[in-house]
Amino acid sequence: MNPRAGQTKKRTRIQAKNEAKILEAALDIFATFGFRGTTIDQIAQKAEMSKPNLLYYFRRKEDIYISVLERTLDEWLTPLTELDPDGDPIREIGKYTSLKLQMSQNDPTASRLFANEILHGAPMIEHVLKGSLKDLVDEKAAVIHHWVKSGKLTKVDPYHLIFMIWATTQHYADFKIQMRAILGDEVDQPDYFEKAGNTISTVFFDGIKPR
Amino acid sequence: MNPRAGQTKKRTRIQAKNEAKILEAALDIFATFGFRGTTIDQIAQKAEMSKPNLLYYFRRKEDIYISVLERTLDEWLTPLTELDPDGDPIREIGKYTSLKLQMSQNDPTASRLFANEILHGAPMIEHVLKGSLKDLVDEKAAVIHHWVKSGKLTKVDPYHLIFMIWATTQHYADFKIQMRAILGDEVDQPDYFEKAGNTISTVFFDGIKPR
DNA sequence: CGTTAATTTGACCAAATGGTCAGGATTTTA
DNA sequence: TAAAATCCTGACCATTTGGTCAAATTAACG
Repeated sequence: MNPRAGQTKKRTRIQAKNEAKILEAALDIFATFGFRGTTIDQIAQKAEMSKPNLLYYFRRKEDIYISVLERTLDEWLTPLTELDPDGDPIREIGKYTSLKLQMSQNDPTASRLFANEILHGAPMIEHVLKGSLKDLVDEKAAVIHHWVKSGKLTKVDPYHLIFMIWATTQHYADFKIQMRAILGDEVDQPDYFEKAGNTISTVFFDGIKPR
Repeated sequence: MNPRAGQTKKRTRIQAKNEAKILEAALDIFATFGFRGTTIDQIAQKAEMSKPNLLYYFRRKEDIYISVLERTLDEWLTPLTELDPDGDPIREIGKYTSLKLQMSQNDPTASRLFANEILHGAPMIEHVLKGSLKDLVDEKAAVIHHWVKSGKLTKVDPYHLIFMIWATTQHYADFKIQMRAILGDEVDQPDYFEKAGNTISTVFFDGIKPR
């Protein structure tokens, strides 16, 4: 009996170990080369197993890809769920922005994986975007809208504000190569993301117009 | 004699027409599927010619890709060159941001093409990033730095400010599918980008902290 | 220990794809 | 208009790659 998708038997030790190994390897490869740019052989090699053996755990390339995406999605959305309607707006948005930036620093592959998927038309996760993602964003946009209404924030469109936060923070994962080309090794220094965070919060909170 | 790269003979009418047709088709396909995700057949079909005929004009897939990239790069960098050191800082940065956003609206393929290339490690244009792009950015960062020094702008890091502008504006091209999943057809309405522009300039200029 | 189930592998297949080539069709030019 | 150059095509090839399979190996368990 093989352990492939859809079956309910209990998972073996070996199964758990190898599936984890595969998914870890696959995340890295998919994030760098995209779905079509990735070969099963590449993943197999990185996971230190033969291609047929890898295919014993995941019947098709697409299955690996979907698993990796799903696995990463939750983690990716968590910070937004923590935006607290009862907290101080500036503090909450600051926390959220900072958390997202940290994720770009610590786990850029996740960001790149989604960037790839979305750039290519989100063929695999469109339903998630239209489903749980939309729901979550709608909910949090309402929170921000409420903050604006009560005068605790400048009058801005909540959705576009969220998009701006995503854009700026994820840019530090997705476009790091461009940044490195311009700034050199500085981008790999520990204080680089600190400087980025300072600039982002300065601009987001106070704007570039001097008072 | 074939018209392939490296030769200096004058270009035929047919040559000019077909090369243009190929590059136009290729931009679209490459922007959507990336380099490896694109097949020569796809481009040939979109350009309404047979694969061998396409390969008569461009010997290799890579040649088409590089041509498309180079062709788009100049256009892509133009707005930044127009940042005027003698202009009013707020007005200049506003103009630049607005211009970039407009480009995301009118020619999202260009943005997606670069996003893809950079996500995949910029194998073809790393030298451009480290060359003319870096030079241009260094120059304009100095201009912004000067503005900050003279108190015409809030104290921000010029490079990170530029990155923020790129990130926010290009996001509207690269992640439009995600936006559409969340906001629906609204993103295709003519006033959508206007709203985006308003939010961006409000945040960039004045920040979200109410005064 | 021996039987059964799970795991691994080498060999293999079919489809997709980048690219070639000989020759025919068409356009240019002398 | 006829030779020369350019343009175009069908047929073809080699490689890559996703995926299969029968059989061998290893682990689990009564």
